Amino acid sequence: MTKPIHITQNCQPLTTTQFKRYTHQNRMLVAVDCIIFGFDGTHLKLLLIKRGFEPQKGRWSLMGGFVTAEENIHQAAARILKQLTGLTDIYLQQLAAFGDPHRDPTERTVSVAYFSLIDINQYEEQISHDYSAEWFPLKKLPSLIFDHKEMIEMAKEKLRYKAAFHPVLFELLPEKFTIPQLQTLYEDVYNKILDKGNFSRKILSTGLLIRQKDKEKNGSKKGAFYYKLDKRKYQLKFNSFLNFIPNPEVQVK
Amino acid sequence: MTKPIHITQNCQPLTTTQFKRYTHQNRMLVAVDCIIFGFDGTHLKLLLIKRGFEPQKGRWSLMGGFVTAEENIHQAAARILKQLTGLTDIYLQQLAAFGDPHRDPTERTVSVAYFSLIDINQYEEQISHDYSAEWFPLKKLPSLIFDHKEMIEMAKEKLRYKAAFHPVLFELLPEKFTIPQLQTLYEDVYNKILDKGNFSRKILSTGLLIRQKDKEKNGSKKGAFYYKLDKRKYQLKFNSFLNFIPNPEVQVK
DNA sequence: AAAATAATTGTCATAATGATAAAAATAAAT
DNA sequence: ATTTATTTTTATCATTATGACAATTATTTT
Repeated sequence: MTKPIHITQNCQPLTTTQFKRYTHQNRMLVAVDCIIFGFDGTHLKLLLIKRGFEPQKGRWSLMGGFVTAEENIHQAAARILKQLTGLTDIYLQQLAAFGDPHRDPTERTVSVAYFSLIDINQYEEQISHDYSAEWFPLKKLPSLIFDHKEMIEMAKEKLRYKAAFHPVLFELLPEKFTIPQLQTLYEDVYNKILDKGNFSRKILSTGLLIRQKDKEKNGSKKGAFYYKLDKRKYQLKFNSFLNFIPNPEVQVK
Repeated sequence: MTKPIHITQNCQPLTTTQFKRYTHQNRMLVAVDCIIFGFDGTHLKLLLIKRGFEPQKGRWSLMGGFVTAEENIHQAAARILKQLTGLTDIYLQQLAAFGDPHRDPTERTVSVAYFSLIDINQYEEQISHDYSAEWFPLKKLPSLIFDHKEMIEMAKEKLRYKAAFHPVLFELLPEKFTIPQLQTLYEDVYNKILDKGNFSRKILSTGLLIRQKDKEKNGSKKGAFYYKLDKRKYQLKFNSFLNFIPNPEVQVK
C-alpha cells in the first residue's frame, strides 16, 4: 500500500490576506451536453447539431456549451436546451459527468451530460434554425465527436431503466395520444413486441389515463380512443409505477 | 422568447498558431467527494473526516479531493477512497455532479459525488489514521460543510433505489453472513420491518446464496446458518434482481 | 426435562402476469 | 346492403408471486 498523502498537501488556500483560492490545483472547463430524445410516432429519435466551430467543425455533435461563472450546472443545461429548442419546463435530468483527461483534445473539459425528453411536435413550433439541427433515429446515428457516442449509450440505458419504473415516456407524447401509440413507443424503447391486451390492461390499471370522447381514426379502421395524462396522479404516482419490463436480463440456473 | 445566442460566440479556440484553448471561458476546480457506506451489523453508517484545512477547518466533511490533470474522475474518486480506507476494488459509483456557484465559498468548485459500499471490517484493517475519520450512524450525522448533507441525502435515496432492484447490499457484508443479518441490513436501509419467513423465501429464491456447513451462534439459541455469495451468479443476475421493496410510495385513488 | 427463543419451513388466500381468445367498431370490398 | 378484413377493446384462465400467518426445528437456559 502506498503511503497516504495528506489531503492538506495541495489544498491550502492562499493565506496572504484572505482565503481566496486553493493553490497548486488544476482548473478546467466544465461543459454540459444534452441528449435530447423525441418520438415521431414510430421511432425514438435524437436531436443532433452540426458543430459550428473548431475543432471538429462540421461534424455531428450533441448540443452543448460551457457552464458560466454565475449559473449552476442544471441552469446551464436548461439554457443550452432552450437555445436549441426554444422550450422551457421540459423533462431534464442529469445523467453523469464525463471527465477523461483527453476527451476534448483542445483542452481539459469535464462535461456533465443531461438527458431530456421532449414532445417532438412542440419542438417543431419553437425550433431555432441556427444550429443545423436534425433528428436521427437511434439506430441510424452519424459519427459523433469526442465521447458523445458513449454519452448516448448511457442515456439510452438510463431511459430504459427509468421507464421501467416510472412513467417518464409520457413526456415524449403530445397531450392527446392513444394506447396503441403509447405501446409503439414502449416497443421501440425496449426493442420488444408487447401483447396489446396485456399492455392495455396494465397501463389502464395505473389510473393515470383519462379517456377522451373522440377517437384517432387514421391508424386503423376501428379507431382508437384518445387519452390524456392525469397530471396530478402522474406527479403522485411517479415513484410507484409498474414494472413494464420485468427481469429484462437472462435467467441463470 | 429570447433571441438564440450563437454557440460560436464565445467558443472559438485561439487560432494564432494551433487550436490550443477555448477563449473567453471560465475555468474552475473539479473535485470528488465520497459518500462511504458501511454496516456494523445493526445500522448503516457513514465514514466522515474532520476537515484538516481552511476554510471550515475542524468541521465534519465527506472525504474528498481535487481531480488532477492526469486522471479521470473515477480514478480520482478511487484514489481518494484508497487514501482514506486503504481499500481498492470496492463498489464505487458516480452519484451526481454538484455545481452551485457558491457551494464552496473559497472558489468555484464543481464536485462530483461518488458513493461506495464497503465491508466495515475490511476497513478496520486497512484504515489510515491521518484524517480523524469516524463512522456515524445515518440518523446521527453531525453538521457538515458545504452541500455535503445534500449529497448524502441523494446517496441514501440512490442506495434505496438501487438496492430494490440490484443485490448491491451484499457489498456491505463480510464474506460469510447469515440471513437474519442480511434482513437487519434491509430493514435498516428501508426503515421498515420485514417478515422473516417471506424474506428468507425471497432471498433464497434468487439462488445467489450458498449455504455453509457452520452456524453463527451468538445471535440466537438455535443459531443461523452462514451463507456465502455466489459471485458468478451475483455478476450474472445483478440486473435481474427482485423487487424487495415493491411500490414503496403511497397508493393514490 | 421443560421452557424460552429465534431460525426455518410450510400453508393459504389474494393479486399480478402471460397466453390466448372473444367481442366490438368501422372501412373497404363484393 | 351485406360481407370481409382489420384493429381496438374486453374477457378468460392457468400459473406464479406475494403477504399474512402458522407450525416446526434446533439450541440454550432454567
